[in-house]
Amino acid sequence: MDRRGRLSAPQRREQLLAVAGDKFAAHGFHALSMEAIADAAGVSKPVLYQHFPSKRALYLALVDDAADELMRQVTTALEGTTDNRERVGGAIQAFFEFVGDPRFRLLFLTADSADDEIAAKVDSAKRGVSEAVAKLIAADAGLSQSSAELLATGVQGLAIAGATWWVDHPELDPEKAVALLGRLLWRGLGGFERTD
Amino acid sequence: MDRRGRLSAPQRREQLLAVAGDKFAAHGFHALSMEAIADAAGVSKPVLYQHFPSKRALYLALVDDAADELMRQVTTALEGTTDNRERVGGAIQAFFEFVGDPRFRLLFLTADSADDEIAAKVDSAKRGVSEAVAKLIAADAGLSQSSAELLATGVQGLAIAGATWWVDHPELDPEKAVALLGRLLWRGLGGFERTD
DNA sequence: CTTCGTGGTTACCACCCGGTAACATCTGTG
DNA sequence: CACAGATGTTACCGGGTGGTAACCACGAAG
Repeated sequence: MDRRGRLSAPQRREQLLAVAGDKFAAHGFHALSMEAIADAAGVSKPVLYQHFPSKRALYLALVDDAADELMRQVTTALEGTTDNRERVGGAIQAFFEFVGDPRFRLLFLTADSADDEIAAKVDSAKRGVSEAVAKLIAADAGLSQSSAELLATGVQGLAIAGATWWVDHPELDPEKAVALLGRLLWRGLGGFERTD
Repeated sequence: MDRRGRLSAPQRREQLLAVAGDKFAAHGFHALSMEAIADAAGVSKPVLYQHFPSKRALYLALVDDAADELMRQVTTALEGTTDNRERVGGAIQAFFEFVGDPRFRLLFLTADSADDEIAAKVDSAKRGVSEAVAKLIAADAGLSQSSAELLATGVQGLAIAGATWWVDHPELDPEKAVALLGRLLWRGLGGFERTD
C-alpha cells in the first residue's frame, strides 16, 4: 500500500476536510491561512489546491456538509414522534450530539461574515432548521407564520447556546442538561418557581 | 470654529469609534482594514493611529464599551421589579432595544475569534449577563449553580436569536415580538398548544 | 510676520497570504 | 527496465494590510 504518508486522492480529500474543519472552527475563516491548514495536515500548500480550487470553495464544502448533517439530525428527531414534548427533548438532544462536531461551530459560532456567498449559505442552513421547527409551532399553536418563525428562531438560539455552554462545562450530566433545557422550553421559567 | 472638516481630538475620537463600530459590525474584524475605516470617516489612516495604537486596541475599546452598555441595560431591567415574569419581559425588551446598536453585533454576532484577548473579553461580557440571570434563577428556582447557568445561557441565546431575527423581519410589531418571546420563556411551548 | 502647537496628508516599508508554475518522487503495469 | 500517471515539494509572484516616518496647513499668540 502507501508507505511514507502518501494517500489516495479520496482519502487525502477526506483528511483535508477533517483538518480544515477543525482549524476553521478554532480560528475562523480569515484568521486561518491555507498554509496553516496544509501544515496541520502534514502536507504542502499545492496539495490543498489540488483538491479545492480556492479557500472559499474549501470553506463552502465544509459548510454544505455541516448544513446537511445538522438538518438530517434535527429532522430525524422531529419526525421520530408526534408528541411535541418529546420533539422538544429530541431536538435539543440532536444539538447536544452535534455540538461535538467541529462543523457545528462553522455554522453557529463563526458569524464572521467571511464572504457574502458564505454568509448566505450559513444563513440558509440556519433557516432550514428554524423553518422546520416553525412549521410545527405554527401548526400546533395556531400562530401566524412570522410569529412561529420568531419563536422557532428563539428556540434554536436557546438550543445552540445551551449546547455550546455545556461543551465548556462537561461537569453537568448531558442528560440532565437536555432535560433541564427541555423542561424550560416546554413549561417555561414559570414552571421552575417555588419548587421546594 | 473649525471649518473644513477639522475636528477636535475628542470629537474625532468619538466619530472614529462610531464609524469603526458600524463597519466592524458589518464586516467583522479581519475583513475590515484600517484604511477602510479611515476612508469611511473621511480621514487618512495615520489619524486613526493617532487615536488608537493598533487595530486590536480599537476593537477592544469598542467591545468594552458595548459590554458596559449591555450590562447596564440588562441590570436596569432586572432590578426594575421583583416580579420574575416582568423581569423576563424587561430583559427581552432590553435586548430588542440594544439590537439596533452596532455594538450589539460586535458582542454577539462576531464570534470570529479575532484574537485570544478579544475573544476572552467578549466571552466575559456575555458571561456577565448570563451570570446575573443565573443568580436570579438559582435563587428563585432552587437549582444548582451550574444548572442555573445553563438555563440562563439558554435564555440569553433565545433573547439574542429572537432580537436579531426581528431586525430582519421588522414587519412583526416589536411589542408583540417581545410579548411572544416572554410568554415562551415564562409559560413554555406547552402553553401555546391548542387547548380547544 | 514669525513661531509654535495641533490636526491632517502622502508615501512608503515589511510582512503575510492566496494562488501558481516548475520540478521531484513514488507505484503499478507491460 | 521503461515509462506513464498520480502524488507531493520547493520556490516564487502579486496584491493587500498593519503600521510608520516625514512632511503640510491652518490658527492663535507674541
